[in-house]
Amino acid sequence: MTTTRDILIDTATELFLGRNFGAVGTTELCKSAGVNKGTLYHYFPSKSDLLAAAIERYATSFGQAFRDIADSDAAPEDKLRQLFDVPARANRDWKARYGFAQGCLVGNMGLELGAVDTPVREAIKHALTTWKAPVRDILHQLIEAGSLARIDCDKGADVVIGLIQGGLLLAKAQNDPSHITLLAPGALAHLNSLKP
Amino acid sequence: MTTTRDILIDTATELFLGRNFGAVGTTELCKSAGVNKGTLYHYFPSKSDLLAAAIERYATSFGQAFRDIADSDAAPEDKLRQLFDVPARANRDWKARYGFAQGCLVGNMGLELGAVDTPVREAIKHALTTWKAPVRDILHQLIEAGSLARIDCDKGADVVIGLIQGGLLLAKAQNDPSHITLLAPGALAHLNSLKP
DNA sequence: ACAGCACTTGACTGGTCGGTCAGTTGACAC
DNA sequence: GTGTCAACTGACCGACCAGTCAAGTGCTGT
Repeated sequence: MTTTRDILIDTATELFLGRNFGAVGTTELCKSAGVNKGTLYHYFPSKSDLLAAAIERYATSFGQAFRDIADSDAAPEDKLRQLFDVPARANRDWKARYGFAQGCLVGNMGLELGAVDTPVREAIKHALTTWKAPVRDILHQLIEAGSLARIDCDKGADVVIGLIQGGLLLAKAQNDPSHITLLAPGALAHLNSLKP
Repeated sequence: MTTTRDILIDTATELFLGRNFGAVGTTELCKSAGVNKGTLYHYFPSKSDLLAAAIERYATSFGQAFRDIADSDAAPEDKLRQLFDVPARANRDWKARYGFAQGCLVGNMGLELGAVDTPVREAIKHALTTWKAPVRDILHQLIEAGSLARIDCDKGADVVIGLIQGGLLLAKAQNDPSHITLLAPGALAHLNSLKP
């Protein structure tokens, strides 16, 4: 069952991804969600609390996709590549529908509000932490399979997320989703060169 | 001689880096620059044209720093690392002064306005192109020195810029400049694994 | 001396912003 | 029937937004 709160979060995610936080007003957001202004402020104390909730849900959704990859029976080397495909697929679909790349809600909001809004920054930190766990597991699997040196997997997970976000940034900045997987082919070699 | 136009561009760069484009009003910007509203609109047709000019200057300044590195007599392997140090130094200084990471004007505005403002997106594309030339030269030097396989240096330059921007994103999103150089140590191995 | 013009002023405008609030609705408890 | 309360409504608020404009100001060439 989709509650009003869910509709607000989903609408916010879509609109903030499509433009940015500052460019989307609460009035437009509510109209788009088919809800009245007061209802928004019944569920969320402020616009940026709605964003924080949207980030949390977005992080959970992508985190689950990463978890599914980690737990699948694919070869570990393939799993690393599949991580990049999750945002790549989302961006290709989005571009086909709306004509431009969306990027990633966490990265986008991180750069727009990271220095401005502390609660949002905390939501972003938490999102990145959520994503690290399945990535870390994949790195451990790579080590066990003998494809990866015994590196610090925690740091390695940061590296992988950095690679994904770097590609996403180039894609959105230039409105070309093909950049998202730019840093995928070199990921394993990159990780392998890290000191243990 | 510093003209009024220069002051406007420098003030815009500083304020947009510190917060973001949407969060800085023209009134505040003008007060901060010691200039009147009308003067801003004497030099620039709109706020986003001022931003485009700021991006252009920012790109030129960082491009020159990259060019200096490429043309120095350091070892090519060191040069690759030094590319990451340019934004890292800028962010450390900024954080010491203001208490938070700034990121990169090109990356920040790319994610905020890449899908919204076409002239700004073009300015960003041009900035990235400007930066590619010195990076490409360094990759050629690495190949000549025998440290790098005969990869496609144009694509390799994209990769290096993606690595730098990925680190910058993590740094600003989490307000921790130490992430900027996260992807530096693995850069050469990453490049070396690219198919020619 | 004076015309011309780039530069600068700051009050002003119409519109939009995030957020408020008094009031309505309808499901459920007793 | 009646009380209660979460959900919801939509008109409304002061603040601020990007951008305008008529009126100077002072340097430059002649």
